[in-house]
Formats: sequence, structure tokens, C-alpha cells
Amino acid sequence: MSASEPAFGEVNQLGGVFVNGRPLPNAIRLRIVELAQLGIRPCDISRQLRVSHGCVSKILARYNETGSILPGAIGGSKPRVTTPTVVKHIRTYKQRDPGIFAWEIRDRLLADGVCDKYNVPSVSSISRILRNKIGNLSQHSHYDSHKQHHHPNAHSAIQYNHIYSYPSPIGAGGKVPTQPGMAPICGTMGMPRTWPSSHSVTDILGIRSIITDQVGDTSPYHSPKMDEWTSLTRNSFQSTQHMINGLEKSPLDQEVKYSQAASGIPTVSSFVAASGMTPYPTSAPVSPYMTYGTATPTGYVTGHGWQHSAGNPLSPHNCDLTASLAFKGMQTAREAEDTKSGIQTRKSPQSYHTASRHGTVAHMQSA
DNA sequence: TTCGTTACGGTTGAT
DNA sequence: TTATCAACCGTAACG
Repeated sequence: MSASEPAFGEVNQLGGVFVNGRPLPNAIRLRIVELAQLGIRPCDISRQLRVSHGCVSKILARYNETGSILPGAIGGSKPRVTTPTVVKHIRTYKQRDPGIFAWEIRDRLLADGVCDKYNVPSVSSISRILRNKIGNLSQHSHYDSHKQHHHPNAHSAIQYNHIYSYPSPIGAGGKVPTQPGMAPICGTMGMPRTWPSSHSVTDILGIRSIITDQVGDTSPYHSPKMDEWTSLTRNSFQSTQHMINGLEKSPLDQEVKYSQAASGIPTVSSFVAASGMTPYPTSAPVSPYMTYGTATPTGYVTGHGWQHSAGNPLSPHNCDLTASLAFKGMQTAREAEDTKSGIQTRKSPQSYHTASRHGTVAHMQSA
């Protein structure tokens, strides 16, 4: 790459910087929604923020559907349906009625509310469970004893389900129409997995001045100001933690590394032009933990109450929820539900280094 | 001109 | 540790 090219990311036809495969920064997503609510047409938003109109359309459509500006949870595998809870119930059913059929077990799982129609195991899965995990019931419960030995206090099944709150009207919402007037649960409506908490526009609007102030640094990637912002986001905005399995890491972290060009937008005037910035850190000395969306180790230790200690440390920000109600009336219940537990298991920060492969200015063909 | 849709190349995280 | 898979992303192009 040459010096004139962004070290990371690409430039779209409108001159905006983007990183292929990665979501736009929340500041821009937020701005898109804000401008739309001011009555600005999507095509104008697209031009002003230098984001493709398809993207604008998608973000606005999602916002209208879900009330969230945030991207979906990226990566991961589909949650298993044969959770420990389900296995436990299947075992119970089998113990009570050794002659029970798999389809009967399936019906009972539904009837008892252990599963819903979206996550109930198939008959074949139940058969497999019976065969592999339960087997001869007379050989009592190796699974249970094992589990209890290793997790004397942990309600592992509960935690599992907690993390893998599978989309369903019962559990965590999902791509299921919500009853009119009924707040979508967990902010997952339209989202394949649970959504982070406090994702309403106003929640983020509440910190927008900080975003714009901080993001505006022309050298946002490794400056005292950025460090301050990074620290700030981690300490103050855990509420927006975007955790794994639908509750990903902090999406606001993105802003630290990824400013977007935006001309003519007063409130985002601090964005720098695409040609004059790099969306990601370019210099090697930057801490790997400073890279995209990666919390600092300190963040794990002191910033987050990921561990289930007393109360609900995994939703440490419910106090902010009320502020989020202004934009979308249905936010409340959703977000209250949304501050679910999650685990923060950020892997190596190498991922964004791969972006350097795409450090060329792309798609600069004449429009 | 505007906007919804979709193919595409990409990233991510669980398995 | 690596590969695979299926989710997601934004862009560009089409209609």
C-alpha cells in the first residue's frame, strides 16, 4: 500500500471509508437514523454521510423494525437446541416412562415449555440424545453426577440457555412478528440473536456529544484523546456492550478506530475526509487490545461484571434504560430484557490486521 | 432520481 | 491449532 491509501479499509464510490465485512461505526449508524428522523431523505443521507444507499436503506429498515441501530451479531454458530436443560428433561421423561417415544418427548418438551417450536429438538435429535447421552438409565446419570461434581453451584443449564437465548417469542425474541403494542422481547426482533442492551438511539444520543467530540480527533487511533475515549467507552458505556452470542463486545469501540467521512453534516463534522484518514491504526506499537472492538484486559477485570456474582452484574446499566424511550416507545421492555448475561471471550486481535490486506483504495472507478 | 433488493467479497466466532 | 460453517457486514449494481 502506498502512503496515500488508507492502511485499513476501503473507500467507496461516495468517498466514504468502510471496512469490507465490518459494520459501519455506530456514530454513523446513529447519524443515519438521526438524519432520517429529521426528514432527510435516504438518498441525501447516503450522499452526506458517504455511505451507500443500500446500506442506509438497510440500517433504516432495521431500525424501523427493531428500534436498534446496531448491527447484528456477527459470527458464531447456531445455538444448539440440545441444551443441558433439554437433555435433563428428556432424561426425566425417559426415567418416568421408559417406553416413551421420541416424538412424545418432543411434544412434552413443548407442552412443558422447556422448548418452543423454534428450538425444540427434532425427533432424530431426541433419539440421538436418548442413545448417546442417556442410554441405559439404570447406570444412573453419569451426566448428572459429572456435572454436579464439576459445577456444584453452577446452574450450567440455566447459564447455557441464558447465553444462548435462542430467538423465539418465548425466549429472546426473533424474527417473529410481535403482537401489536407488545414490546419486542430482548431487542431481538428481526435479529437472529439477542441484541445488546441500551441500543436505542437515544441511549446513544445521550453520549453522542462524546462520540463526536472524541471521534473528531483527526488522529483518532492513537492519541491521548483516543485513549481517553477508549477508556471512557469501556468504563462508562458498558451498557452498550455487544457481547458474544448476540451480546457482542462494545460496538462503540468501533468509533475509536473508524471514523467516517461526512461532509456537510454539522454534528459529524468532526469526521475526517476519507482521503485524509485511516480507519484503523496503522502503526505497529498500538496495543493489540486497542484494535477493533477489543476490550482491554482491564476491561475484563474491572469494567465488566461478567461473572454472575450478586445481583445481575451482566446488566449493570439498567439505570440508563429510561433515557432510551424517547425514540421508540417500545424500547423499554426490550432493553430491560436485553441486558442479558453474556461472556466476553475476545480472541486474538489479529482479525483486524487482516484488513491490511485490503488496504487499497477500492472502487474508485467513475461513478 | 430514488429506493428496494441482491450478488459479492469479506469478517467473525462457535464448533 | 487449524478448518469449516453459517451468521453477519457494506458496496455496487440492477430494476
